[in-house]
Amino acid sequence: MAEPPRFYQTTAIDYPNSRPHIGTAFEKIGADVQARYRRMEGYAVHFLMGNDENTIKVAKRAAELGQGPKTYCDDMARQFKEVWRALEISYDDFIQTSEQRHHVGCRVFIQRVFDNGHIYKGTYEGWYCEGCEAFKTETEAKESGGVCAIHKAPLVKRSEPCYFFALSKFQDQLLRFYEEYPDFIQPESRRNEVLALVQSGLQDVNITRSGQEWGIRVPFDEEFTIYVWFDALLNYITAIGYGTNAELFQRWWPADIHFIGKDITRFHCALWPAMLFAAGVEAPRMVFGHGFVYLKSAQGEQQKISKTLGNIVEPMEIITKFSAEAFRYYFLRECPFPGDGEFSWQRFSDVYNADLANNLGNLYSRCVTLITKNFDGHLHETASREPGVIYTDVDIETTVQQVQAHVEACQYNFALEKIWRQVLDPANQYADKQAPWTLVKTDKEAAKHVLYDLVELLRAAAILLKPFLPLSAETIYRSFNFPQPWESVRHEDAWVHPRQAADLRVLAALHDGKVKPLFPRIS
RNA sequence: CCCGGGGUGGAGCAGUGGUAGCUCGCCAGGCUCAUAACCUGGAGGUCGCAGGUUCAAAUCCUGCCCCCGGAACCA
Repeated sequence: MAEPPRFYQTTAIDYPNSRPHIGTAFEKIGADVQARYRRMEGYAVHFLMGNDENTIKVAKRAAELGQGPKTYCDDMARQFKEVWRALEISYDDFIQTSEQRHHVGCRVFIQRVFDNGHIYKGTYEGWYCEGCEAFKTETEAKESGGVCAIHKAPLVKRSEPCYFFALSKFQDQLLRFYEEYPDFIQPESRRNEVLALVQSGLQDVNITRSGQEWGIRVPFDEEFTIYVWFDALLNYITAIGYGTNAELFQRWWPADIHFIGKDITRFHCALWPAMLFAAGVEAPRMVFGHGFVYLKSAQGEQQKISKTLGNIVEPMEIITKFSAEAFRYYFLRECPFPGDGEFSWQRFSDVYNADLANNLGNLYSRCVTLITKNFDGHLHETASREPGVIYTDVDIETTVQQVQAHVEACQYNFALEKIWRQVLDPANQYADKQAPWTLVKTDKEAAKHVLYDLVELLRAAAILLKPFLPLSAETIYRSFNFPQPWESVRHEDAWVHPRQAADLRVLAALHDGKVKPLFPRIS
């Protein structure tokens, strides 16, 4: 057997100074679908997530709570992972940038860049707040009118020694790189943005801070710590052993996709490849900048998710009221991954009831019940039977190919739309047209075949939905005695019908002759 | 001022030259297996505005109006 193709994907690491909200969850869900899809299709997948911990804000927040920064970070990481697990995010590794492996790798990396002559000592000048003990960005200073927004104290111009990364030297190399790998920046619309930025000229960036306890020390000048952006991006390679485990690093790098929010595209598309060039490491294959989730108020106003507005919707709130599967479905179906989307509780219940409860869930219920009531859950003499409907009314093969193409392009909303319009709707229509509940009284044999075909469509739907709704898809699939094990189904299996050795049977657990609704309606 | 995205029936969206489509909602009918779910039909749009190109434009060109983002450390 040939070695399976490998697939290394990452998401942006999050600041642990507040709990994850639906926006951060959106990114993880989108990435998770890709990971699950690739695993299904036979790739050896490595899916990395993590938290970005080496910031002053984190150290300050910890101090406020009277905790050590490491204790604080570990506890936040635990909370993040709890949410991700609840959302069925199938990450393989979770890195905290306060970990040893990251510190060691970072120091190796920055030393290499320094040795290669791309780091030099200079002076950083900026607006400084004594209270925060931190520099403010130019924009922050301007917005607050030269006064610290937190301390209301005037900002002072302050300069301090620091090290710069010679980003400007890489302008031409970056432009050549974009030309050689036109797919590097996804979606396409972000490409011009980055091109324009790089073409307009890049400034060298300050990559160190001084006078801080918390953070990673610069190996060639231990007074300094590595500034957060230079350190954060490196998580993608330190997690897979850069500087600590050459063999592991060899196995996974370069990354196939970095999933990130559209706001940090520039760091990933310009700074990051330049850093790698400087260290003599290969650049990643693709950066995917997904859109944002906005909140829609009851008055119909669109709002940015923000702590200060106090409008954060916690993922757990939705999971508790509905389910993790419903959460996943809503964002994957309603918010185009490459573009922006909106969340409102009203919209959420509408979509939930229409697509999950009334359509998918109800189809499942009626099929199972019909077979149970009329055939005792056993369709005799259906072993090795070719289904009829999938070759006539519904072209599953085309649908599967379209769905796959959409998933690979991270167009999850289109993929789901195809499944609903081309598999589930036709199934409900077929049921209505054939009316097996009536047919069973006059021609039991014919009714049996109709049900057999309906189940065949449910089987196809379950396979197609596996990356999106892992638990519900499994429940549907395991409600029948399909020959292929659920663990190893591929998309191709959805249209290449396996000859059943045994008659089709219902295996779902029943209570008073009924199945438990997959998605109970919410009124 | 600049850059990007967008303005399509009540709401949310698809649609880059050839009879304007989908989901939700609404109205009427059917069915009754199913989670009062399902199916069929209907009403409802001068596709932001004004010009232009073309046999033909939501779709291409020009100008204008409006909305939403962005401009370096914020997913």
